[in-house]
Amino acid sequence: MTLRLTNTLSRSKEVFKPLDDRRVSIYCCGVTVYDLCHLGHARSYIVWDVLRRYLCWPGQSDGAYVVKFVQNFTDIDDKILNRAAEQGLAMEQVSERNISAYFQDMDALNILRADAMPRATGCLDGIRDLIAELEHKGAAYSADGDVYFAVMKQAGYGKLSGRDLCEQQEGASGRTTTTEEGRKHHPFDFALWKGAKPGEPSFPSPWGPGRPGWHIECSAMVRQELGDTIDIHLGGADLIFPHHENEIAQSEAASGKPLARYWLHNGMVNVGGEKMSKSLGNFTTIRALLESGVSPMTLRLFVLQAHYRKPLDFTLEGLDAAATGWKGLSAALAVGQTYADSLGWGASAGSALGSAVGPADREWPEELRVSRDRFREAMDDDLNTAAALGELFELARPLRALANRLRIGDVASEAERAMEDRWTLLVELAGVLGLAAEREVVQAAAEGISDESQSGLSDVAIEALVEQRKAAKAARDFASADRLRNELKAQGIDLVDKPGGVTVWLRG
RNA sequence: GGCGGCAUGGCCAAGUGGUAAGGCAGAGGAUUGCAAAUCCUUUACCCCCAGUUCGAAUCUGGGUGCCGCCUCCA
Repeated sequence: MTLRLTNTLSRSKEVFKPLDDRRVSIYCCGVTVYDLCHLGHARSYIVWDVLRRYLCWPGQSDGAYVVKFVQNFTDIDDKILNRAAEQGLAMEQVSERNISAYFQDMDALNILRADAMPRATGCLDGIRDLIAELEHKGAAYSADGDVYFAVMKQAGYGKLSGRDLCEQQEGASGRTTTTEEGRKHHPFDFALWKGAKPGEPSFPSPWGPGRPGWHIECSAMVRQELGDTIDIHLGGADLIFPHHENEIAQSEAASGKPLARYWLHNGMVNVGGEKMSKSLGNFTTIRALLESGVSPMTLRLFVLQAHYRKPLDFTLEGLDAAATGWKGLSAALAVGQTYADSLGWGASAGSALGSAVGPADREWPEELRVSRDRFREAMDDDLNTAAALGELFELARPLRALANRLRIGDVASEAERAMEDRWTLLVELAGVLGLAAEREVVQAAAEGISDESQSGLSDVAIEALVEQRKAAKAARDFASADRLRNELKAQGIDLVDKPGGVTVWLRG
């Protein structure tokens, strides 16, 4: 088997074969940095992060590719200007603030940083050159300081989105009222360069001061970073038209070559059946969600439990379910580090955790080899992360049970000590999905029984209270016993009653 | 109106011709004085109708419902 991806250009799954045998070039449409990112952005970048990790994974069907992943920041835009005006800031200040917030949020979600992250402001020469080239070739025309792309001149316009210029023209005929519309030869013509209005920030150009249109930024940045034809172009499904259609038109008019061989689009995040978006005001920012106590890995799991092309409804119930699911998976992932000593494991303990690329391929026991193959088959089938996660959960089940029993002081059986391979595989495959036990989780579990620096109560004090409760229980004074238990609970100490009257306490 | 997509158990969600992964919730059991936590076990004939087929959730046609794009948008 080999990787197959749904290409929006053909609307079908195609076998993935990069231009170069071992290298893959990817361009992902980034954000316009006028505000914080919300869960729609989180989903998009999580799924593309998984694509990237999978391509780089040595265990993948075609072997590890060398990926160059480019993602832009749109830092010239009307919305940024509006935001700057509202807040009395310069455009750059708004951009910088949101770019640093972007990194903070995406780093938290364990999304690998792109190899290059060009900004529109850093690519103005390339943008102006490209526009001039298009104008020279007759694909664009200038009008009163604006420059427009002439869609009728570009054969194949509409091939990505399935749009027909003639039909659409009729539907749009009532919309030519504004001055901008008046300058266009065709309603679908779009601005490559917008002349500046008085007082607006602007950049010089052969057509007068102004700023670039949104679509041309991406065309120029792709060309600058990756060349005329790239392997994969990524983005949200809402970008298919007009953004990606226009990008294709511009780039292909200039180069005469295909812009991208595979176009992949992720489905939207919905709220109550409607798309989450700034304009509808129904969005939750990544930051707000994480600050509310939701773990980054919970969000990651929530996103990856659905196929990337389908709409995903965001609900608190769904998130809770993912949180509980992650709790179990996380326990299994952490068991190897947390209990390495008592299990006699540890060969690969540190290295595999959180790394993008797992341990090199090797011989696995039959059962694990089957799991690994199933995982790979699922991922090969258009990144079926939901099915891949199913494999992860099955792999994790006995490890989770082991972790939970060790946590309350049980001793591992012979069979359980022999599960190191299973654990190593789980960590490797989870890593392909960018899932890793969080540091806090590992530490909390490791420090659970012996640590005495966190809580206000010392171990000795706690043990004394546990003894008191034991005595109360023996005297059948359950009211006192329960009161002691509640007091400890309030201090963050959980009691676990085990068979034989033994009580274990854990710092929650 | 045009283009595209979706419809699987209480919820989420895999599965594209041979008798339904996984997660959450629920139920039963173990443990417990009770509870919590934990462990084990367990719950579906796949929106409707017609058709193709030995056989369909899975293919075809029709219907119904929902969503996205057609303006900025991941």
